[in-house]
Amino acid sequence: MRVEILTKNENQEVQKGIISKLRDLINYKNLEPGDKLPSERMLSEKFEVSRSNVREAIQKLEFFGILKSRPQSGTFIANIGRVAMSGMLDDILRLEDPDFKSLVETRILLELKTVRLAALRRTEEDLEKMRQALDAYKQKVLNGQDAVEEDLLFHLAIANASKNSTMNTFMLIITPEIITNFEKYHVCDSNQSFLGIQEHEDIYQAIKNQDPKIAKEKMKVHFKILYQYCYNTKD
Amino acid sequence: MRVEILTKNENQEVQKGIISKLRDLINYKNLEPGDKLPSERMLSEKFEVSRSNVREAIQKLEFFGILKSRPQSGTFIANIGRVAMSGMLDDILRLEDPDFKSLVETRILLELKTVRLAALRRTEEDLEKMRQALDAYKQKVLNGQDAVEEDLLFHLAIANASKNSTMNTFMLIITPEIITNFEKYHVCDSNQSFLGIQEHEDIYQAIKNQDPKIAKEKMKVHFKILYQYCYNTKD
DNA sequence: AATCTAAAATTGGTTAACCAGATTGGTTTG
DNA sequence: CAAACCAATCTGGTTAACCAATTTTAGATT
Repeated sequence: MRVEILTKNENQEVQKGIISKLRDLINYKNLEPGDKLPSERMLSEKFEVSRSNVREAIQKLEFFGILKSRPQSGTFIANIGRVAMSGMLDDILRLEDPDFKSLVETRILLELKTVRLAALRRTEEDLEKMRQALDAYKQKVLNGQDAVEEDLLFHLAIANASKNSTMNTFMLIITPEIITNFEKYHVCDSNQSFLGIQEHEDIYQAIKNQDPKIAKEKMKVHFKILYQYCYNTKD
Repeated sequence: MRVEILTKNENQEVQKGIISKLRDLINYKNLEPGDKLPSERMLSEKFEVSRSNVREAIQKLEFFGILKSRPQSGTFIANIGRVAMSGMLDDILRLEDPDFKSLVETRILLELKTVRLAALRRTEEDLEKMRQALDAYKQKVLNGQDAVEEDLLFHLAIANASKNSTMNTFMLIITPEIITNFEKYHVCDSNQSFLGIQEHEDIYQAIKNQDPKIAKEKMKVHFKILYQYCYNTKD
C-alpha cells in the first residue's frame, strides 16, 4: 500500500478529522454516554485512516476525559451526556496553540493563587525545597549568569507547596513555553535579576511565616515589572 | 517473545521508569538542551522496554514541552537548560491524579478570571453562543430535568469568549471530571438549578454590557453555594 | 426453559518489519 | 581547496501480524 508521510501539521488535521467524525458518530448514530465505541479497526476502516491515527485521537480524547479505553474490552464514552460531549468536542476542535500573552496572563493568575495556598499549606519539606531553589537562583545571579530556569524552578516549588495538584500540573504545562519565550525575548535581564533576588526572598519569607496576604502582595510586586515588560514588547 | 499484558497502572509505572531514566540520561550523560536524544530503537533496547512504550513516554514529555520530535530526523531536547529540565522531570514524576477539591478550587479561580476577560473581549458571536447555551440550560431546568451539562457548556462558552486560549484549554481539561463528580455527589440539585437560571442570566447580562466588575461579582455569587456545598460534602 | 460451560470471536495492546524523508561521510568536480 | 553531489545509513512514522484478556455465543446439562 502507498504510504503517505505527513508533516506534523497535516497529521493534526487528520486527527481533527477523526475527532469531528467521532462527534458526528455520537450526535447522529445514537451513541449514548457509557456506550462502547466501535473497535479501533472498524473506525480506521470507516474513517479511511490508519489505526495508529485512530489510537492517537482516542488517546487525546482520553486525556480530556471524554473517552476511556479498557484493555481487551473496548473504548467507552465517558458518562457525561451527549450535549456536553458534543459541545466539548466542538471546543477541542476549535482549540488554538497558546500565544505568549495568554500564557503570561494565565501564569500570573495561577501564581497569585498558588502563592496564597502555599503560605497556608506549606510543610517544612516544602520550605526546604524552595530554599534550595532560591539559593541556586541567587548563586547564578551573583555570578552574573542567566537564571531564568532557576527562577522558574523556584516558582514551581511554590506550586508544589500549594498542595493543589491541578494547579501544579497546569504550571508544569505552561512553564517550558514560558522559559522558551523569556529567553527568546530576553525578559528578565541581569539587572532585573538582582531585584528578583530580594523579591524572591520576600515571597519565601511570607510563605515561611504563613502569611498568605503578604505572600500574594509580594508576588504581585514580583510580577509587576514582568507584566509591563511583556505587554510592552508584545502586541 | 513472551508478551506481558499490563494493567493501566503497571503501564504508568513503566512510563515513569522511562521518564526517570531519560532524566538520568540528561543529568549524567551530558545531554545538553537542543541535543538529539538517542533513537527510539536504541532507548527501547537500553531501557529494556518496548519501542511503543518509549514513544508514549516521549509523546507525554512532548505534551509538557520538554521534548520535540521531528519526523525522519530525531527527538530533540527543548531549549530549556539542564537544571530546569531535571527539575521539571522530577515534578512530572511526582504528579498525582487531581482530587475533586483541587479541581473545584482551580475551576473557581479560572472562571473568576475568564468571566472578567469575557466581559472585556466578547464579540457578538460569543454572545450568541452564550445565549444559545443559556437557553438550552433554562429549558432543561424548567422541564425539571437535570442540566449539569448545559450548565457547564454555558461556562465553557464564557471561557471561549475570554480569548485566552490557555485558560480555555484548562477549562476543557477539568470540565469532564467536574461533571462526573457533580453527578456523582448530586451537586446542583433542581432547587438550586432554578436559582442558577437567574444567576446565569445576570452573568450573561454583565458580559453583554461589558462590565467586568459586575460580571465577576455575579460569578462569585453563582459559585458561593457551590463552593460551600463542595467543601461540606468533601473533606 | 433456565443455567452453566467451553469454545470462538472480538478487543485494545504489543511487536516487528517496512517506508520514505533526513542526515552524513566520502567522493567528485569546479 | 571548497563546494556540489551521491549513496549508504539512520530516523520517526506507519503498517500489519500477533497476543492474551475479555466478551459473546452456542451447545450441553439440569
